[in-house]
Amino acid sequence: MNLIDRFQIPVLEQIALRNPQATSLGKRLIENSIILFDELGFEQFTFKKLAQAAATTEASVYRYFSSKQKLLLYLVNWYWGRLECRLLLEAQAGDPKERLVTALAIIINPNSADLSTANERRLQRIVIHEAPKVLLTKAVDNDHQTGYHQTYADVVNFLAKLILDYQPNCNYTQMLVTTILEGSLQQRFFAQHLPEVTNCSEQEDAVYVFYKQLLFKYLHHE
Amino acid sequence: MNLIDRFQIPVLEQIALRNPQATSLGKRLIENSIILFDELGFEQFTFKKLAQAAATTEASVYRYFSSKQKLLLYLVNWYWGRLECRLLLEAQAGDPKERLVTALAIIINPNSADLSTANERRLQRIVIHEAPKVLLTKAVDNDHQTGYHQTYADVVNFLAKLILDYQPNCNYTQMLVTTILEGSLQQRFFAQHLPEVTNCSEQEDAVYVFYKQLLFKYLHHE
DNA sequence: AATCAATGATAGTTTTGCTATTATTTTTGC
DNA sequence: GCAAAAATAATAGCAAAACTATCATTGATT
Repeated sequence: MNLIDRFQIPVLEQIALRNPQATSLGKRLIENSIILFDELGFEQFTFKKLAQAAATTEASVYRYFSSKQKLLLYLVNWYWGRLECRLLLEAQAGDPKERLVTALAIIINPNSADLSTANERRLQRIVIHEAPKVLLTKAVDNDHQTGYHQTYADVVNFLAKLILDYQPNCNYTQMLVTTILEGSLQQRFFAQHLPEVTNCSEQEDAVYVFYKQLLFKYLHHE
Repeated sequence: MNLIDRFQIPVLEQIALRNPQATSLGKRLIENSIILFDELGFEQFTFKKLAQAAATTEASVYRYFSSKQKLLLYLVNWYWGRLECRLLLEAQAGDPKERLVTALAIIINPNSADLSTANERRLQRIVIHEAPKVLLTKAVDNDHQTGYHQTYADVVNFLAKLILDYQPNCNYTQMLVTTILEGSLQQRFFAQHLPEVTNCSEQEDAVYVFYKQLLFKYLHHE
């Protein structure tokens, strides 16, 4: 078991009706939902298809997740939870600038390391393509109050703190962070589907280079 | 009729089955869909509810739009089309810097002018809350090929051109534009629903100030 | 061995998304 | 002004999705 896999993300337990990590069926559901969300997209994904893929029944899926929105929320939270975990483990050494650069590399190229599995790459694609569908909802205020978006907020604030360590005079720290965080994900989408509104091709790490420039040019002028 | 209202957005005609601007029923559908999408959100919005609000039948709605996705796409295109129109009308005078500043103000605070109606403010909220749901789809490649996202791409490239007029050495122009364009919309959402990941309150124009800083700090370092 | 929780199997409900049909109204060409 | 054509209303119906409910079965716990 990898060090990072030991990390428990507390909010996840509230999202699911029962902990899917604890049972064989639960793990099968997670495995297969990652594959199916990635391949079908949120709209075409159904619990019936998931049940079929995981060799179980629709009713059993509902015993773990009360809706496909909640299941997606669970997966997205997992993504941010793992990212937060990596930030805590890997972006604590060195001077403020080093820590900031390391953190930026982690959030923008989380799959560059060899520890990234096929599922982690799928999970990032899911976050890019589907996450807004469970955030931009009429339920967002309730969800947020219940803590469903807390992990995301924690990641943002962790990065905001790194920025303030490096440049204490920075105003608009959170806006800077979310701009980079959301922007970098969006560029991946554009690169693949609307290439004329971006400048990055997949092979070179243009996304990383650009947002690094953007961040430090902004901070050096404070 | 306002000058801006004369502007025809060609792509819209492909999205709708018949031109809703041309008939009384069509206009009623647009009016009411703007209100309903804003109030119900994409998920709760149905053609049945729209038919009821517009005092017609579900079947008649389907004669104008083949699905609620297409209808939303139509509205989103309308938003970008009007924005492009305003850019063409208002951001052509002055030196490159003036033009860029004017354009930035238009895209970030399109509702500050008194010409903005209640519907335009609703429309912007719809773009903020719902637009990603018709972009981040498995159909995106087809949609884009059909030209459904061309108006958006045009806005991006218009702004990219303004940036290059001001700073010809700028690399990553499109990434810079989409980062600002999407980021500024997202900040409005965060301000309302996840205030701890942003620094802007609604009254002050923090969004405009921040992205202006971000843009010019980036460009001055080239 | 008895119990209890998890799962399987099956069925049923409601809503949504969409299609079809026919009648009625409105518009348009002449 | 009238006939033809188009648009809309009224209604019905279907398939799938999103659940909910029930009960039998398995499998683990003590």
